Amino acid sequence: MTDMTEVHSGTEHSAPPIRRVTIEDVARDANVSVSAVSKVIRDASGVSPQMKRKVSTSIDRLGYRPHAGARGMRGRSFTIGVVLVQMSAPFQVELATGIGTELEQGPYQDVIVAAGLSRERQRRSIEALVDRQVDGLILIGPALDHAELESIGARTPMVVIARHGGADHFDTVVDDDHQGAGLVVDHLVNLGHERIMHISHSSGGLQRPHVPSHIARRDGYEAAMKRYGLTPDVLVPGFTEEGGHQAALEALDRRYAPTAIFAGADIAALGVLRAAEDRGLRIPDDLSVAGYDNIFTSRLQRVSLTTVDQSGADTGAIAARLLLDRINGRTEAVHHVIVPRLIERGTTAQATAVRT
Amino acid sequence: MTDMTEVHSGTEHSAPPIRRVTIEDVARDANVSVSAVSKVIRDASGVSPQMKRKVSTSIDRLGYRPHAGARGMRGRSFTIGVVLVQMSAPFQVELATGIGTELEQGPYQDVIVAAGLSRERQRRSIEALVDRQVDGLILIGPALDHAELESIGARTPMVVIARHGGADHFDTVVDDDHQGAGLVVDHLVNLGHERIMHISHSSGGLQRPHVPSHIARRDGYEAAMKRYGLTPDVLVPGFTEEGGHQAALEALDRRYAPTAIFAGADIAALGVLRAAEDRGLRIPDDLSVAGYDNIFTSRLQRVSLTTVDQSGADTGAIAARLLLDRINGRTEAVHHVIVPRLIERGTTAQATAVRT
DNA sequence: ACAGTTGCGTAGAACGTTGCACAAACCTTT
DNA sequence: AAAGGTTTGTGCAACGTTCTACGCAACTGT
Repeated sequence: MTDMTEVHSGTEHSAPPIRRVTIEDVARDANVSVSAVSKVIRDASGVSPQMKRKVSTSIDRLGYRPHAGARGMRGRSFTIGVVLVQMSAPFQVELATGIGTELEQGPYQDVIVAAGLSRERQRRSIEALVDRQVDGLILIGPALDHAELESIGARTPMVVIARHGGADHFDTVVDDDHQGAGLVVDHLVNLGHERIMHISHSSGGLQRPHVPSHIARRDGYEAAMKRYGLTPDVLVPGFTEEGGHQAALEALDRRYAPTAIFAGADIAALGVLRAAEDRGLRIPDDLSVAGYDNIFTSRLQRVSLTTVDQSGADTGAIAARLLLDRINGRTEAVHHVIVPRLIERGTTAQATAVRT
Repeated sequence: MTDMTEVHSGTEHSAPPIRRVTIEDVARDANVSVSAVSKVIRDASGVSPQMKRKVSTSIDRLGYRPHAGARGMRGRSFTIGVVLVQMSAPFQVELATGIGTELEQGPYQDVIVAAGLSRERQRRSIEALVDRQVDGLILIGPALDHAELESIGARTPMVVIARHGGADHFDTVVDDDHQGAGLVVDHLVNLGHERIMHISHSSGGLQRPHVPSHIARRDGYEAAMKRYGLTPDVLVPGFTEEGGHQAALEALDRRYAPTAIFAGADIAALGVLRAAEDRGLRIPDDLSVAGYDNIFTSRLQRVSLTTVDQSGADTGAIAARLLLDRINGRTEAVHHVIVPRLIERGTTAQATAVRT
C-alpha cells in the first residue's frame, strides 16, 4: 500500500511536482543568457544598466531565489555555521544573537547547531556544517583540543569564541577571564572576606595556554587569592544549577565554611543561592555570592546577582565581523580581547562574624 | 606556487587548495564505479556484501563525507530547518533542544535560525532555509498568517508548533492553551481571588481559529472568568520582562488594583514580580502572580513561580517525529495536542483583605 | 580608414551527487 | 543444455549554479 515501486499511480493526491524557479527560467523570461543572469545576481562587473533592469524585473516577477546548494558547489553558499555547546546556556545564546544581528545586514545567513558537551558530538556538528558547505564557522566554547581546531581552521574560515592562547589558523574573541576573576576576588577581599570558595568546571584535559574560559577564570582566581596571601579553594562540579547547588551544600556543611562563594558562571551561582536557602542562610548577610557572565536572570531584581559582564552581544558581533574579513581573504590570525566589568549587585556584602 | 593559472602566484601564503574527498576518489580507491559507491552510501538495494565492505573500507580510509549541497541537488539534504522567533525565549529553546535530541539518532541534522519577531524577517528566514534545500521545516510560534503557512507547507514538509486551528498542508503540535489558562483561573478563584488581571501579547491581526498560543490563552482566560461571573481585565504589553513590569505597575496603581495577575508567559510574570517589589507588595501575601510555560528560571527557589507546564522537550520530540513521517511520504495532516498541567508554587496564595 | 582598446554578452565546462536504464554475470528450472 | 529469471555492477544524464574564455560591437586616437 505504500511504495510498490509506484505502478498504480499515487494516492490520487499526486504530489504536485512544483518545479523551483531556476536561473534558466529567469534567463528565458528576460531573453538573455544564463551567464548574464548570474552576473546580475552576483553583481559582477560587465553588466549594462539596462541588462540589470531587465533581469531584475524578471527575477521579481518569477520570484526567483538562488539555490544555495548549487551555489555552494562552485561559489559561496552565503551561510555561516555557528556551533554552540548548549542552547540552555544563556550566555551562549547572547553571543549567537549578537552574531545574527551583525550578519543580518549582509547577504550571509547564520545557522546554528547545538552540539552538546561531548567532544564527539561537537566534532560531528562541525562536520555536519562543513558538509553543508558553510562559508565560515564560528565556534562558541568548543571542548576540542588545540591541534584539532587548528586543523579545522586551516581548511575553513573560522573564529572561535571563548578560547585563550591564540592560534595560527583562526581568529579568536575572548574575554580576559583571568582579569575578570581577579575583579571578583578584589571585590570580595575588599568586603573583608577571606574564605572565598570558587566553583569551576572540569578542564577536559585541555592544556595551557589553549584553555577555555572557565579554566582561565580559575587561574585568575587562584592567582588573585595568592596575591592576597589567601588559600585557594576550588570545587569542580560543572556549570549547572545543580552543580552549584551540590558544591555549595558540601562547602557550607564544612567545619570552616566559606563566607563567600565565587561561581565561575552565573548559572552555577543560582544553585549556590538555592543551597544557601536550604541551609537557612541569609544572602548577602550570612554568605556572599558572585557569578560570571551577567546573564538575563542575574539582572532580575529577585536574583540581583553580583557578577562580571563581558557584553555577549558585542562579542558576537565582533566575531562575525572577523569571520567576514577572513572569508574575504585575510589570513593572518586576529585575536580580540574583551575587557570584563564587575557588576556589583545584591548578593555580596561586608563579611560579618565568622561562622563556625 | 599553488595553481599557477594565477600568473604571479599568490601572496606567498598560498592558500592550500585542499580538495575535498569526493565520491569519485572513493570509487577510484575501491576500484569500482561511482554509482556503486553511491549505492553503498545510500544503502540502496543491489549491493553485494563484499562490495559493501570494499567501499566502506575506502570511505573510512579516505575520510570521505558526502557533500550535502551536491546531494541536495538530486536527492535529500538530510537537513531539517528549525525557525524560532526568539532564542532568548526559554520555552522556544526547550522545544529546539527536544527536536535536536530526537533527530540525533537518525541521519538528519537540524539547523536553527533565529528569525525575530517581525513577520518580514520570519518570512526571510524561512526562505533562507528553503533556499538551502532543507528536507523539512519546523516553525515555532510563527506570526505569519494561515494562508501563507499553508502555501509554504504545500511545497515543503513542515510542522508548526504552537499554532491552533489545524491545517491542511502541515502538521501542528500545540498545547491546549485554552484549558491551561482555565486551570490558572480555577486555581486563583479557588484561592478567593476575584480581581484577576491577565497580561497578553498583541495578536498581530491573526484570525481565529488560526491563532498563536497567547491568543488561545487569553481566550481561555476570558472564558473562565465569565464562567465564574467575573469581569475579564486584559493588558497587552507583550511578552517581555519589561512588558510585564509596565503593565503590572499600571494595574497596581489603579484605584481598584487586581489581587492576582496571570501573565500569559513566565517571562512577563518575572516583570510583574519586579513591579510588586517596586510597590512594596509582598508576594504572595499582597499579590498572587502566575505565569505560563514553566521555564527554567521559574523553577528557581528564589523565583518559585506558579505556572503551567507543557513539557517543551516532549513537544519538540513529537514535532520532529511528525516531520520525519511527513518527509517519508505521509500527506494527511496530523494535529497533536499537549495537555497542560498546573504547577503550584510560591507566588500564589489565598486572597486576603481587599486593598483599595 | 585603421588598428587598438574597452565593455558587454554568451557558450560551455566544471562542481559532487543520484538514480534510471541497461549490460553482464550468475542462478534456477525444465 | 536452453530458456528464463534474478542479482549485481556501470554509464550517463540530470540537478542549478559560477566563472573563464572568447566573440562581437562600439568606441578611441592617429
